[in-house]
Amino acid sequence: MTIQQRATLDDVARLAGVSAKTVSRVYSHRDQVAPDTVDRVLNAAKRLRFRPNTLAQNLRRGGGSSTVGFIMGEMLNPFYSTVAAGIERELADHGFTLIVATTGDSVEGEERVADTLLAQRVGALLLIPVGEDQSYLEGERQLGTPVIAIDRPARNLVADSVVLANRQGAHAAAAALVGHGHRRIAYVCNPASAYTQSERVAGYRAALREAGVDGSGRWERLLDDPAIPPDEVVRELLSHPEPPTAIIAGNNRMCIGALRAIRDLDDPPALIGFDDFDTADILGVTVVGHDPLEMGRQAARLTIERMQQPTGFTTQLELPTHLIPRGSGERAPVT
Amino acid sequence: MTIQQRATLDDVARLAGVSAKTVSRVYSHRDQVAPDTVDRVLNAAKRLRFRPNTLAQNLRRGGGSSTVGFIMGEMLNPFYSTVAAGIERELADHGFTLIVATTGDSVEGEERVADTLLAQRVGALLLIPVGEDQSYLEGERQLGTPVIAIDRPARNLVADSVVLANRQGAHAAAAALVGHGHRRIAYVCNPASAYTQSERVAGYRAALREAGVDGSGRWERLLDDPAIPPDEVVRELLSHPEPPTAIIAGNNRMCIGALRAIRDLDDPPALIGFDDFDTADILGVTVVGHDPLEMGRQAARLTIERMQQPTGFTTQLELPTHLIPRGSGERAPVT
DNA sequence: AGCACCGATGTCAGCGTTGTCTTGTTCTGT
DNA sequence: ACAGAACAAGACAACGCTGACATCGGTGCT
Repeated sequence: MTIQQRATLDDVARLAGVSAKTVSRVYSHRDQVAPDTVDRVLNAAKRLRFRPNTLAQNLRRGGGSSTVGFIMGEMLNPFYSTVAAGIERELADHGFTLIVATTGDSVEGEERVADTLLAQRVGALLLIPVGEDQSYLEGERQLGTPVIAIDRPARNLVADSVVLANRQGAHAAAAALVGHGHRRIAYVCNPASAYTQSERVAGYRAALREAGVDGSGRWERLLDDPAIPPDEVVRELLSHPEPPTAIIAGNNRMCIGALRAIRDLDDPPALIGFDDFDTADILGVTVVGHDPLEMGRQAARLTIERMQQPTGFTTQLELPTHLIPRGSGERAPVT
Repeated sequence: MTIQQRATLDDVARLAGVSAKTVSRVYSHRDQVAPDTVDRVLNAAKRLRFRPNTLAQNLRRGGGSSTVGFIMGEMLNPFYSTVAAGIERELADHGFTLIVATTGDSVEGEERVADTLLAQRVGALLLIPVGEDQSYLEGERQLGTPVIAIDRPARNLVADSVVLANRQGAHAAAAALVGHGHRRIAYVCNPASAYTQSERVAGYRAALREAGVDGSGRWERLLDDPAIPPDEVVRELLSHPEPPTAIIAGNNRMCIGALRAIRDLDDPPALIGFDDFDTADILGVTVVGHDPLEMGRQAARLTIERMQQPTGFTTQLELPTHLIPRGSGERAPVT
């Protein structure tokens, strides 16, 4: 026998000799059903290859309570894809499915895909904010859709957020470099507009100030032009008449760019990157590490909590960062 | 004014003084509507912050024709997340949304998440097969859901597939090593059960055979125990009384493991990895490269094609691989 | 015996859309 | 001036499911 049509509750009900509602009850476990009725229903369902229609369930229940949307800039950066992995795992553990959408790191993209996801009636929205303003989500939030910001807090919007201890991590990196005798310490990043970078820069500056080291900004390179290759920024920096003896790279891309720029140098500057990466141990790169998988999990956990019992309050979760010494950050200054 | 309720077609219709169907027409662009009616409707919709309910649309149209499901083993491997990125981009370009689900690389997981996605009535299913048998999807396929296998062909199931030129890539790697004078060439991978690995091993063996080099399998390590760390496999191999002078690593993980194992050796063996990775150029690692982003895009393109006009035929797409020499694979054998 | 109660099931309407069919109005050609 | 097309818009049912309410036979208690 071949099934030609997708089976519905009614089909199963007819075959089992009960009403559609009873079949519904068997699947939703909310109501008592006699054991042998359950058997009859399940047998009929198996025979017909019945699968409850989540679409219809969600429509009926008013809102796609079983799906969660995640808006990210792009999936190619391992940091983001690891966060996504954490979200997906946690959601799956709780029976939710994840819809992902990328914005191409553009502000219009963000609003556009948010619209698409909300049209799908996702039960909650996770996002890594790109723009300076997420107020366009305010209406939706008031309608009861939890919004959770990841990596950066949302702007002009009441929303929970899960971020890293950026300031503290950068502070630790700069302080360590000072401790190794460095006085000309650079901070490079591109793009630099995001919240994360301004926090990290703040931590870096604070550490220099506390140590009484030149914090004039001469060795800061805070760019905002995706067209400039990371290694070029570092090369320019090092061609300075009085080049820095140590470099802090604002993120994984910048760090790898810096590695490209300094690999053939006789006396490479010390280097500390932000974000750990796969081959950092092999390359001996000191980094400010953290746990992006856990970040995703925490965010998802918070999301589920908010979907299950909405509150007026919002939480700001900050996950720790810690310095992982691997050699490149422990080089003494060369004069 | 604050909206308390999500607006529906009817709400918009009432405010615009037309019928719900007319509002529907305005949004679906399938039917003629008078220009000034369109204006009235759009104004009303904007005032009410109306967003068409995709859930209801998909239910009504019979099947979630606007969503596509993607089943992958795990998102942490950059190869897979890059494929996912390619899929997402291509789908988004065509107005589809992507639901991702991971199986934790387990066979039961695969069937379980497939079920979840099909319950969501996805319009098509993309998957990286894990198990030896995807016949459980046959019924669904007959109901008209296109199924597209990525990286490995589906087993016991009529499905399109997009794979790499694995055999040819491994052949090229082995042949190159032979060309550099190597005679004891190892192939290591873990897990080894997958289609990709058997193809690669076949290519490797063929190249050895053609060159008249020892193909006894003495230097093959085809494991299937995720608990064994990749670097350990390589260490064991090198502790052999007559160790290989060159190693081909079956995938990115194995390659990085091999790097860990050989980095402190005075005379490291030549190394060629399968799959390119972020810092491979810095580490000077020769790899068999390919384009996972494009792989995702092609798969998504094929998916869309199949959703729009189903055919009885299936395509097997094979994407090229090419050797990228960066030094580690060009080392001469040390005796 | 009478009544409240409970457990197991059924009936019905409606979630927000859209396909099909119908109605009414305006335009075209002879 | 009038048939027939072309257009604009509405009425209604249905997609698959579940919440609210109704029904019915059986228990337990007074």
